[in-house]
Amino acid sequence: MSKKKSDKTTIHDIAYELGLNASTVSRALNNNLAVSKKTRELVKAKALEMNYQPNFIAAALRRGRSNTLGVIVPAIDRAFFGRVIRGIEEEADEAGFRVIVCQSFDSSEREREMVDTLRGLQVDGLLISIAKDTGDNLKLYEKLISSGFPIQFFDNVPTSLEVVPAVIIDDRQGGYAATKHLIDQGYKRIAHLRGPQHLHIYRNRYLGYLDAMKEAGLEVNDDSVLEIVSHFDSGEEAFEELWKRSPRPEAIFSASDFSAVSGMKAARRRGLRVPEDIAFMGFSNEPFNELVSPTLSSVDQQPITMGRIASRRAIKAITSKEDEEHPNDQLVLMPEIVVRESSATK
Amino acid sequence: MSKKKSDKTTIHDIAYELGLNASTVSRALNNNLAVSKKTRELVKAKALEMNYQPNFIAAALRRGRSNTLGVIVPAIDRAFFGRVIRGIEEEADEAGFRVIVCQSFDSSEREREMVDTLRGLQVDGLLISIAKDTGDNLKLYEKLISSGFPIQFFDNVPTSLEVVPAVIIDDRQGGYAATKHLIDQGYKRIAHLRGPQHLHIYRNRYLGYLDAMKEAGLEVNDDSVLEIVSHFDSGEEAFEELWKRSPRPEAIFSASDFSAVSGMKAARRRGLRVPEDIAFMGFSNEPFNELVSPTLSSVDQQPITMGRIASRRAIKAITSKEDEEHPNDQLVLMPEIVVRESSATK
DNA sequence: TTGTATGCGTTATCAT
DNA sequence: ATGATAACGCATACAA
Repeated sequence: MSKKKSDKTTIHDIAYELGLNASTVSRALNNNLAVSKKTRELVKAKALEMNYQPNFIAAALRRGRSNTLGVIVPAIDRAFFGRVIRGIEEEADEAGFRVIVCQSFDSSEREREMVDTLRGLQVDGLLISIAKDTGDNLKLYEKLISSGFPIQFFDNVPTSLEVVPAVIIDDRQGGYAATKHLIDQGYKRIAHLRGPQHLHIYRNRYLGYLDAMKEAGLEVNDDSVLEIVSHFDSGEEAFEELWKRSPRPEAIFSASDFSAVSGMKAARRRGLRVPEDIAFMGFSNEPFNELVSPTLSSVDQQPITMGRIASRRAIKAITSKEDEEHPNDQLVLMPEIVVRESSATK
Repeated sequence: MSKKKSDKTTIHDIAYELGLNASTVSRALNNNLAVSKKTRELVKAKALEMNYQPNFIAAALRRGRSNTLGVIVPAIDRAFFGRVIRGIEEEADEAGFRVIVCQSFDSSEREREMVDTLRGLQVDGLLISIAKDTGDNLKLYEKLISSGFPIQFFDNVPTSLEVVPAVIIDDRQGGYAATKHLIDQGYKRIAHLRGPQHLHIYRNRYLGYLDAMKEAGLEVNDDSVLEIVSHFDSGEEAFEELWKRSPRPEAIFSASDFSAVSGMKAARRRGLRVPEDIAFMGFSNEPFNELVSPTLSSVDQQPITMGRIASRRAIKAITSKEDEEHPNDQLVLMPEIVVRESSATK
């Protein structure tokens, strides 16, 4: 009663059961117009009955196309990337593409490996937010791009050379808008906790800060700016350091929500009221911003939109004719500030 | 100067360049002992020079084995799952396996689709934390298991029928330990914010709470327990509701960190001191627990360990001889409580 | 409308 | 130690 052999049903098994040829079955399953409605239904019923499971990799090998997108991000447990991936998947789903996600853990070496792995898996396109230390490791990507392989960068993108196809947000505008908001709330001595300046995202947030301060005619000196390194702990120390300086800041714009939250913690430990005594503004709009008290104002980076657009652009590059020119430009999204308790003077 | 044709180098191209046969190249690349050291090095050098990229799916098709694990989780942006995945990947890496991660978004329908997709991708094994609404949708998994397909469940696992191969934590013990900790700190009127009781993880946390209360001879009545539904907002309402009751609780053990944090927020808004006036204990040890103030005590679920073990067990089932019996038992991990400011009376 | 033949890139089983 | 050949499961050009 039981077929001893390997469980897996193939189109040949279906064809045999139905007295048909495998190619007819293949066509029927793919809704090929050539096959008669009758046999198509017959085949599909049989396939269901036999619990047929199409072998995608065999099809991909034959077709030379896997209908799969590869995604590489530094870490999937960062809320921002989680949302970007969601956007990518939504768009891919609609276009009949699958998505494979890998993590580089912010290591350019592992990033390289992941690229190889995904290419070995025959993904049709690549979506990448590069690792922090992927600085000049870019020959690989240059090669890929110039070979015409569909690739889209997003968020953290290579900047060293020419323009690469990418979807990014305008960090400078984000930094500007955040600072401008604080200014509009009446704060004048606004400090900035900036991230590592060799990363252009942090550099741009800093430049945006400067733009807004200059525009308002507010002073920025060495005491106004402090550079932070790791996310978690340094916010408290950073706050203490800033607080020691004179004049003391009235508001702090941090390039990271993590530092902003721990900065707020340090401020409150000193008995300061937020935002009455000191206001805070973060960047990234992490979900925990709603959870902390006071809730933290921040800059939203439109992650879902970013994912959807990057996905769409990659799919377009894949499905468009080879000879068509792919628009290898950078698409720049505008961030949006989200005002919460930490900066709302009402 | 440029080869017009498709960029992709195959073992045939390498063989041609070297005046060898493709099978020799294949053997050399796979470090087959049969091939001479000299040719092996020759082949590898040429492969590098020609920028050869092995086609994994072709190899998988031929071998009948992809060396790939499929993972399905409700959502990758939940810190717990992010860490589990990290554990899975660490272990997989060491064993030369790749990992493909999919999200079910807590929809059993999508979960089904993901299973099909991954099987179509010819993954050698499946690791699944089932969606919240995957209740009796289990015929699929029954079939898979009884067909001998390597599958490991983790965290949220099907409970309806027989025992399935799984790695879980002892939620009841976690609930017990959390409550016991509060008791040891001197609290007597301890309330519990419990999750939906049709999910066994929440049911067990609740039972653990009862165990500890009973053991200490403390009263539990209808007023001691409140059921919460969604994560984010309900913590504040839940706290207000509990606070209305009499006698008022001295401590709250919440089955979720989210509700605990928002509960704390509500408590502090009322001017209460935590933990002096009211203590809080959460569950899951979310990273933001360190960020909020006061920092939130919680129960750690050992996600990395869970991932590593599930991964190891799946790989073992894959690589062991077919006839060997796979240990299809449940492995139970012990949770660990993490004491922070919200419950530390010193 | 359906069948036949071939190949995608690799590995395994034969030979040699 | 290496070569020739077949096969994995599928899709397609071509024939019927």
